[in-house]
Amino acid sequence: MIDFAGFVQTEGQPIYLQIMRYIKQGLAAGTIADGEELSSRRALSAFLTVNPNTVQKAYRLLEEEGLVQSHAGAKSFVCATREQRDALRRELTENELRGMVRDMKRMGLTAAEAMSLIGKLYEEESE
Amino acid sequence: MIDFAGFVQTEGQPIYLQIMRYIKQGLAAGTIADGEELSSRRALSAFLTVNPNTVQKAYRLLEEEGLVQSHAGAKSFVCATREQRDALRRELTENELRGMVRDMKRMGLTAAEAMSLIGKLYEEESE
DNA sequence: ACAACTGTACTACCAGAATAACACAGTTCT
DNA sequence: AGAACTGTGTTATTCTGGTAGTACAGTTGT
Repeated sequence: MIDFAGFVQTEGQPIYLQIMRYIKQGLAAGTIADGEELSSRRALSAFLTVNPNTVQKAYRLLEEEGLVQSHAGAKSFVCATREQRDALRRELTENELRGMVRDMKRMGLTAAEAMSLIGKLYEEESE
Repeated sequence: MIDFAGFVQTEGQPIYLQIMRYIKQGLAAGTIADGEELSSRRALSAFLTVNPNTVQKAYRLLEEEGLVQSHAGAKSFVCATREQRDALRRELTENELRGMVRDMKRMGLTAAEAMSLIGKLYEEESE
């Protein structure tokens, strides 16, 4: 069963996209195994205190991308080939880091300064 | 006059927030000088192909934060003390990097791997 | 068979983001 | 004074995200 304990809801981005990203990150990192069970729409929505429709939207879009399998009445499961995982990992890291680097450069931070800060934050948040 | 040539409109976040962030980043980096002139609402909205009301919202909120001065009929200017700039720089870098580090850790990237990628992207986007 | 789950679908409603089209008043420059 | 800008305010409309509630059909376990 996929664990959503580490899920942090942030502002400025739709919740259904955050749920999708959380699952994709787990797949890319390998913390979510192929064929692992997904919480039901109702259970996850209650845990995250969001509307069932919001979770349903995330699951439906993931299914359209071929990362989730659902059958009416039965539980839902993730499914991802090795190739899909690798593609996700590349895509997610690249996208996020590229945007971040653009912002850091605009803020006048050098690569060295950025790396130093990141190193500190890596240690800081290791609790 | 503040240059918006480097402005990149992305999805998932309101445009007025992106405009605000762009100006804040410039202030934090020092690429925007104190007292520098802002493009008029109409001119900037035309350049970004968005609605004048969207730009107005960004400018109005920035004025409420004390970073912009506007007088009816006259041009608008940015204003920021040394303290405000420093606070912005800390706030913007911290916030962005903290979220990024959380995601990278969740993706299973070590600090070293993240730094290596960032170094590469820094070189890559230096055109 | 029955109860308790599951996914799926639908309608209605509300808030915010963004667009569109104005109107009005103050400033600046010639 | 007049033209051309400027900021400001208003109203209406559209779209999306999210909530709320309900209904129905398939699956599972007892």
